[in-house]
Amino acid sequence: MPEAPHTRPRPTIRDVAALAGTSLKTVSRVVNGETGVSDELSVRVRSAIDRLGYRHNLTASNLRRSGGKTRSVGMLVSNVTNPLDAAVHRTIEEMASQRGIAVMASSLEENPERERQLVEAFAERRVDGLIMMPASHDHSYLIEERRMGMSIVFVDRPPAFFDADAVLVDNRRGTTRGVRHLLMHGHRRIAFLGDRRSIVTAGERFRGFADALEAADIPLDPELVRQDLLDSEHARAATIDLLSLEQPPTAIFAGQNLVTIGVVRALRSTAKHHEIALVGFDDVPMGDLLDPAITVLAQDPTAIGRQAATTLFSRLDGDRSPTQTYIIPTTMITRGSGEIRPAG
Amino acid sequence: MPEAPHTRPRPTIRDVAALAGTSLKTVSRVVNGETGVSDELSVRVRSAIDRLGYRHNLTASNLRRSGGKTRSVGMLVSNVTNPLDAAVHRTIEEMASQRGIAVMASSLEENPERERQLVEAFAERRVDGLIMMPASHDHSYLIEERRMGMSIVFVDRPPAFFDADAVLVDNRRGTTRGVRHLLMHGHRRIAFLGDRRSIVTAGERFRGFADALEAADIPLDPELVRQDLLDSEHARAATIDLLSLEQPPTAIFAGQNLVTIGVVRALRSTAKHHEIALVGFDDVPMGDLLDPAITVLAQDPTAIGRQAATTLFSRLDGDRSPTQTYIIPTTMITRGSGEIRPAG
DNA sequence: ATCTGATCTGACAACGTTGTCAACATTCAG
DNA sequence: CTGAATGTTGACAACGTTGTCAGATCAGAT
Repeated sequence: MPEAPHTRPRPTIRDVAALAGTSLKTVSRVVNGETGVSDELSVRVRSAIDRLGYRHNLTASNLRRSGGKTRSVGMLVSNVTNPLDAAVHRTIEEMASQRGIAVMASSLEENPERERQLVEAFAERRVDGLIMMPASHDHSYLIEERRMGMSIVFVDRPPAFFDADAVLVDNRRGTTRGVRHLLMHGHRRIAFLGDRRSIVTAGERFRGFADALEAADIPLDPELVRQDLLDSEHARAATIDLLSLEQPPTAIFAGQNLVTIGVVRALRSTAKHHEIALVGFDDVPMGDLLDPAITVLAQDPTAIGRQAATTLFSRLDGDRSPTQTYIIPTTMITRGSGEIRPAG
Repeated sequence: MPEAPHTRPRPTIRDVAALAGTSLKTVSRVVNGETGVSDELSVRVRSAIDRLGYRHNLTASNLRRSGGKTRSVGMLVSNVTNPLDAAVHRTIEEMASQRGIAVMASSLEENPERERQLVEAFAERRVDGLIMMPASHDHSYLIEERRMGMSIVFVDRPPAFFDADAVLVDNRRGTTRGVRHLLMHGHRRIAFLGDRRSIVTAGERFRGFADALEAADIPLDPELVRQDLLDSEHARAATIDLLSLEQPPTAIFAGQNLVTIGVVRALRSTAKHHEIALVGFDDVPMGDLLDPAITVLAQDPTAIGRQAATTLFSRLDGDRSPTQTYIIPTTMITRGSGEIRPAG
């Protein structure tokens, strides 16, 4: 018999009470581990629970309980195809699970409208808090949500027109550092490949790139800048295009992990991977095993996730102190690709 | 003002009714898009909703609604550190989100006790369904859950002592195929590195390995078999050990992606990566960009996730047909590492 | 025997919503 | 002008649980 033809309804606290020969309230007390129930009765209730296969109904319980806390939080991830997001999600899920809090996750695909829809969906489910990597550029609509008790923490990208805790990464200075690294190895023609400019962090990384060039008195050649790359494939194509320039770059800064992967593919396919230097923002899976291994500015998704979860939970616990912004530092991991010197 | 000091309670349907000068039921009708409310009143209600920032309370709604469906499903993932699991999760989340169903995910870390705890936690939240990559070896405890209306789909590993839909991979024959590939390239000393034997799929893959050797009339040399490798690092160490044998293997079959990564590290560090052949089960991120690129039996996480979600949703929609097991085929991707021939 | 206080127990309303059903208003046929 | 049919509307109970509070029981003190 597969899907049992006769599903019977879940027993309720009332059924348990009837079987144990006591009242609703007493069963409730036992279920919630409250004191003030005699041992004898408590045993009787517990055995009735076992016999019926009763499961406490958290939905109903939350409805009645003061504050209406649901012990669940929502998570909005910017882009599922990015391993970084997945890693942050994992950490948060793990920490939440330790506290008996459920995490519902959804991904935005960089779509601002989806962001609002999903926030609404989570609000309807009455999540206690929200961890979001936003796609939109105006978060004032969250003011209402927060006033009604929802705690909100931003991750990776800052809130706009809205004051909230945020866990961010030092995109601009991190990038500057990476580009300086290339400059120090003798490069003067450095290309920048970046994600959509509509993404705040992508913009910051480009600014960090410009900062580094300016500090080195190198004019920014617009021909060497390719932005709005949506994925690896676009990055690959853009790289191929760069390489066919009359004066191709001798080094490339890739502003995001998926972009880095596209660049690596392009360099490989043109057999230039040992000639052209490459530094990428975000670590790349197996980056240490490639040839050359990839030099990157690595984010620390575990630290990011941990900070986000810690911050959210302390808000849930009633912390009312002013909002804070946490900057999680990036680490430069030099592995080879960034240390290639220009030919000649 | 950060966290607004005065949070006001969420408005209820009752507040909306009062403001619109109508009854609870009418507001409920408008909120649910039911027919039979005059345009004029409907407009009034909607404007009251906007004015108050009212959000429908799905928790309360589900409690009352027949069947008590929560439009949420739980997902138990076997091991968060595995990119395959993450990919399956993504696909499922995406499909669920299209249907307005929330996905709560938790990971088991291969811990059977955790499995039961998490199933209970999900049951208390009254999820409509469960998608699980199980860690335990006895799922009879789920009989009760299903009788009470929870639909359950197994993924990656089959249910035991319990009849349920399952979406699996052809581990045994896939492995046989991979090992035969090595045999065809002239290898006779082939090592097998595998995950914990307590994991069903790991056992099947080993059996597939044995099948291939037997068919080729090659005795299975226990010295060349290393199992119960918990992660990349264990796999790396085991490989180093294998290489130091008097008669080291000329080829390696890695029974899982994390194992494959460990093997690659070991081969690299001993500079044997161009001498010793390698075929891995599961695709490896960037596997095409390594040197040599890695030959693998790739699973299709998107197809797996899609099948699991489709199956679960059709059960949620009332499909009562006998349970089915779906086998998602693996694809062999030959990239180089598996085509290396033995020296001499 | 009565009282006090502590301990245990249960009746009842409430959480925010929706199903049921009856009441009312309007329209149209006869 | 009546009656039936149709379309709107709202009162009320119910979903499964917990907070409140009052009642019952009992040991020990008077």
